[in-house]
Amino acid sequence: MQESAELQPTDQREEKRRRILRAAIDEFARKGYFSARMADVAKSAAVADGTLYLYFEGKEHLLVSVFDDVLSRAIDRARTEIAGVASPLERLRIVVRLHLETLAADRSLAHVIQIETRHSRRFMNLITRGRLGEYLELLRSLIAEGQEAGEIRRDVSPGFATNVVFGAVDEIVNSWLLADDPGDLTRFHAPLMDFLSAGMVEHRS
Amino acid sequence: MQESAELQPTDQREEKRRRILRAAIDEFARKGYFSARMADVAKSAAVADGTLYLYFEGKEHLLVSVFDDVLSRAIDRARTEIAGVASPLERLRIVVRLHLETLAADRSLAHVIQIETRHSRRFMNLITRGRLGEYLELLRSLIAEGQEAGEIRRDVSPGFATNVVFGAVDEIVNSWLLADDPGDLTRFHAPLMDFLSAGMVEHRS
Amino acid sequence: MQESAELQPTDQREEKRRRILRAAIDEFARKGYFSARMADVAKSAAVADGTLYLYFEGKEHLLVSVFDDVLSRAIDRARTEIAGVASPLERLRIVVRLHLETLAADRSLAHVIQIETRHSRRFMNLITRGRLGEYLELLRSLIAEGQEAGEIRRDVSPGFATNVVFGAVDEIVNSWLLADDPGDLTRFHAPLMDFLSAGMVEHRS
Amino acid sequence: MQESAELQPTDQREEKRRRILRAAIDEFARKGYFSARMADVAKSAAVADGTLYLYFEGKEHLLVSVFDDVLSRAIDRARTEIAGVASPLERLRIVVRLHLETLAADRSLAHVIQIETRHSRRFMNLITRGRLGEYLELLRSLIAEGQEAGEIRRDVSPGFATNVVFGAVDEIVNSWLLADDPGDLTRFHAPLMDFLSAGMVEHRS
DNA sequence: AATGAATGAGTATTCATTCAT
DNA sequence: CATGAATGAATACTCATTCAT
Repeated sequence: MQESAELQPTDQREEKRRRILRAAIDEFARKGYFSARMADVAKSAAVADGTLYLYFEGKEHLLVSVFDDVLSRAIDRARTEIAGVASPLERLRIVVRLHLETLAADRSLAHVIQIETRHSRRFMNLITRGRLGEYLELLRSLIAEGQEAGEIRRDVSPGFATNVVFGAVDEIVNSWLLADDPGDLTRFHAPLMDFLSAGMVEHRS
Repeated sequence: MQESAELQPTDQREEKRRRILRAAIDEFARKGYFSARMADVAKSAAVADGTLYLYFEGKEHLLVSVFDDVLSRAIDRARTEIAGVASPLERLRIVVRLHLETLAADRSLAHVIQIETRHSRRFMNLITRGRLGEYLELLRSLIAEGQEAGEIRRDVSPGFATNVVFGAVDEIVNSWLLADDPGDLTRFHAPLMDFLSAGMVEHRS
Repeated sequence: MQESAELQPTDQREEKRRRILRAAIDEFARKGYFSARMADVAKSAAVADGTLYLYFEGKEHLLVSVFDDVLSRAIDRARTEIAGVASPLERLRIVVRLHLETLAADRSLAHVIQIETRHSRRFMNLITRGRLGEYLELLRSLIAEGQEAGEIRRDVSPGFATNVVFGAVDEIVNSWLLADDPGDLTRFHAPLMDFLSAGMVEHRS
Repeated sequence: MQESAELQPTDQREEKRRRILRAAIDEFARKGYFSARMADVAKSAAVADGTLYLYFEGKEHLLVSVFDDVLSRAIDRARTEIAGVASPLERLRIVVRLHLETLAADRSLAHVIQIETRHSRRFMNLITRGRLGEYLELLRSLIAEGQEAGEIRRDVSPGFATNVVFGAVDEIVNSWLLADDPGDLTRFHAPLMDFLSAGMVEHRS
């Protein structure tokens, strides 16, 4: 039952990588991406300044990595959790729940994801063409399936609907993030899905 | 009927202020807020570097001013246009239309408003507590009125509904802004309002 | 006899430029090009760090400028002094004398010219294709003229002879520069020209 | 007649030392001393970074070693080749020929010797007081012997004459090194020795 | 002896802002 | 009011060297 002699160093490397990522989240959240210094991140991760560059190409890559890392895990988890669920609408509900839960559980991370990550068109293009694009595509495919299954109205394009859904979720998170007394983010899940599903207009009968 | 000797210089002053603001929008859109240099803005506005500081307190204030200036006008215009309209839902529809039209007409401005203006929590707090707060409050009041008038379902808080509406609009604009072939932003107005109003779920007739 | 209102600022600018150049020579000579910090140069020139960049493009440009500046003056002076001299060999003698006198008068400058300026092939190419090339071309033309005038043997190419002459002068300067007790550099002028002219072999009377 | 068990490892050690030296020459020539990284040298020598420090004290020592190594061999070879030659002038001619041949055969080495090795006064002092001093002393002694033998004019100091000779050779090499189409360096040997010996002035038959 | 991951000192350059003219 | 030359603080990144394995 011995550990592979090769695995140990890899584990250590991975552990250090995660420590640096965590430090980056904390520092970027605390001081903002631009104000946070690489030296701060290094200190917070308890490594030397130069070590950061053995794991990440530079400051910007560190921010991209935070983003991609989180989204990769989120997407994986989402795919796992919706695996056995038949209804596309239900699947969408699950994905949004995971979205909210992930950010609810880590306010610093939420800050970095919601704000620091959107500081320039170039950077937004970068992430949109990366993992974020993948996530949006997941949403889009669920909506398209919902239309095929007759659960979702067919008279809007899936891309458009995705924007509305993502925009609504995103703003809920933003609002929670900026609130003085935010409370639990996940409490918005049900009303949000209900609102999006049923629409905001008063239905007769 | 001579012009007041005082008004003339004031007009000139206002004209120069607007020139600087326009230059800031163009430069911030072209290079991004952080990459754009004050010297760039000055050159684009055809004034000396130091002159910028006679009109604005600094670079950040320039960005705030761009934002507040646009929102002030938008809010004024919105209030004017909804003045004679009775239905709160219809009023909301008008405000959203103005929102889209304003940004559709000026892509550089849209870029600055959607992206450059959101680069840090501190800055987002700044604008949220300023003109943006006022705009959101306008949306909220329309929704509350709609609830009182029985046009909008009462089982969601107006603040929450505001977030959903604003988030959806915001994301539609973002998506348009980042698209390779964006087309006309205002074409999303009708589907968007319809989607938000009726909900995305397929209704049995 | 009033000063042109335009000249004054230009004079001030030129004066500051020269102060920075002088500071660069002193600092590069004292600490070497690589060890000298731009902050050292700025301090020595009594200007702010950033001011250096209003006058020179960067550290390397500062070094190039020291070199080009000196050689420009040397070439100008050489051309003036040989203007009324008919014999090409005598002209060559004058140019070499100026060469030695210029460096003899400023040991720090000599250090920068002889050593700091030769630190890499890239840099040597840079200066060889600049003012140094111009200087070498001057030497070459004098030698070619000497050949035409029958003063200098015709069986060597002017370029080759230039290399020998320049190499000899250069090494004399180098040797003087590295000597513990250097004495006056110009004392080598007569023997050097004599040696090059007559050759080192014992001539049978 | 077995190899000493001690000699074998020593041979291997020497072989690795030479491999590192070769790698240093190549890398310093390719990128320049300052731009070349120790990691580059290590990679080129196919050893680990740390191994360099088991053979050389540091980067600077590596450069010194390249220089000293070459000069040691050159001096040894020169002494051997002039051993049976009587005429000091002829001996000098042989030494200069070896000088040119050595550098002609290895352009990268020539680059390092001629350029990288002269980047600072400190470094020039270092090598001048080392093997280069020994080489110059060899030249000087040959010239002094030439004077005693009546082959070389007595009215210049041997040190001075050494500078002129070395300077001329050095510049010929430099010129060859920087030339776009250099050709064979050794073709300059005869004209050079002739020029130095007979002088450049046209002699009346 | 050999390795190579980790270290951390060191600095050129930018640019928002000021203020003498 | 306007100018624009001057200021100087602030920081990501490199790479020679070390040392635990």
